[in-house]
Amino acid sequence: MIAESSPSSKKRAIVWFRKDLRLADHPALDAALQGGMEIIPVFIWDEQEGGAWSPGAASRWWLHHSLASLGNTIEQKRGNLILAKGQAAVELPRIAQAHQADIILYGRCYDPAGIATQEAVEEACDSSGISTESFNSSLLQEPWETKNGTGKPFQVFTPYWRKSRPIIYREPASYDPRKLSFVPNLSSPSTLEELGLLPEHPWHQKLGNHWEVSEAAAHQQIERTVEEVTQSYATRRNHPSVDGTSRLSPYLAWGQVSPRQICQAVLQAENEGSHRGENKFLVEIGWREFSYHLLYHFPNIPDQPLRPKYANFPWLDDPDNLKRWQFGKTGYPMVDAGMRQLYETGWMHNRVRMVVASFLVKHLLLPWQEGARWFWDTLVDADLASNTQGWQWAAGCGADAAPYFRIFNPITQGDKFDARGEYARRWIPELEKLPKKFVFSPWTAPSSVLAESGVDLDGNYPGPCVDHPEARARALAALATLKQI
DNA sequence: CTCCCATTTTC
DNA sequence: AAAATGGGA
Repeated sequence: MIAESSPSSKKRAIVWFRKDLRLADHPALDAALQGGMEIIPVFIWDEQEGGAWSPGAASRWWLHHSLASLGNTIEQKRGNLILAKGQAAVELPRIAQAHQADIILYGRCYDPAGIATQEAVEEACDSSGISTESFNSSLLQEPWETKNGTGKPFQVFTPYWRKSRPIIYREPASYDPRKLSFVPNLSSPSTLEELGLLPEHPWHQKLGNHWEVSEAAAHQQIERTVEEVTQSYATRRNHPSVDGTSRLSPYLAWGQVSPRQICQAVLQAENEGSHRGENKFLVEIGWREFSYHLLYHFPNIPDQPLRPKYANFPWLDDPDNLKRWQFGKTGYPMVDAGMRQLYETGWMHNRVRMVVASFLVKHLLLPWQEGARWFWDTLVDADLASNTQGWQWAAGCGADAAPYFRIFNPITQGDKFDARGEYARRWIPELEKLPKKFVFSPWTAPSSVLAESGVDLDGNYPGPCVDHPEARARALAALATLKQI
């Protein structure tokens, strides 16, 4: 017989927080509230969970501050966020028994490791007689919801989006987070510091200069950018010197905000005449959904190319060039500015992400996995689905493959999208005085101009590590070898 | 003959 | 998306 609770005591629900570190539009919290349950909020840190794709340094920094913020907010509501270290399948049943929880409620994850974890949790709870219920708290739709005419997953974005767009938008949960009721006076097995999320290397310390990590900050960011993304996003988003993107990606990564909340804000602000969801920014939310669709159906793509013939691509092994790329010393200012922005702030403008990715893969012929790995460690918005999809797109081995002759020109990309050289000069102060004409190709400047501008090629700023026309020809030749297979 | 811009080709 | 091309200033 199940232990009877006294008639006056409320039912208790563990809400297991995962990639949804927020109190608003959280389906598990909503379910607890609708069921009149008191909430035991739990986060479990399992360093082993992700395997080779365990969260990187920047992502862990963000997680640390997210948990601090969530914990504070819960304390204001007379609750305590329980933090534990270890496997969820071991820790959750233990916590459930210690605090007499009636049910465990949680948001599903869709990456391979997250899926394995929730399967193990379900099994452990099943054998201990603990009931569970899971929800979709991080996507607009389930990754398996959209299928093509033959019942298979899409591998091209445009038809995927054509089919998804009319049905994809979902209303956020409408409960008032102030009404959530938490079990008081809970003690946590671990302190936040004991989770050991902050890397030992002090690199992460400067990230705090650029980001405010909290659910409230996520909503301020929506407020700040909703007009931008509904009005002038289509053109302004391409210019890295302009603050024309939403900068919401890191908040989405750990779920300070849900895509439903973002879409609602954008759709409400859209002009009456515009067609629902044709907005370019919402298309980017669509890409995020598509990335999860791909990762769900092809779970090996974080490491393997979606298009199998790319497994034979003649990548180079060149640690020196990899280092030049990572630390912004390739000699191509558009590339170097982006890589320095990334290392300094944990984020890079999307236009520049495409340029640096193309450069690593095409100009340097280094494997896209090396780029994905570096981004994974340094991006505060690191997301396995989006990062994988983005890198495979850039390498041409993924879904929506770019035509193989599409090799970004790092000089003309600068001329086009950073026409005044502001972005380049902001991140590469060595080039501050160099005339605009030469900013994206300093090696073409006459030596007198270089001297006057204080630029010493291969001194304070490197010369180009590869020659653009040669590198382009080499990439085309390498791509041509794939055709013979 | 050079420079600039719009159009076509690249596989 | 970039490079090559070709017409016009």
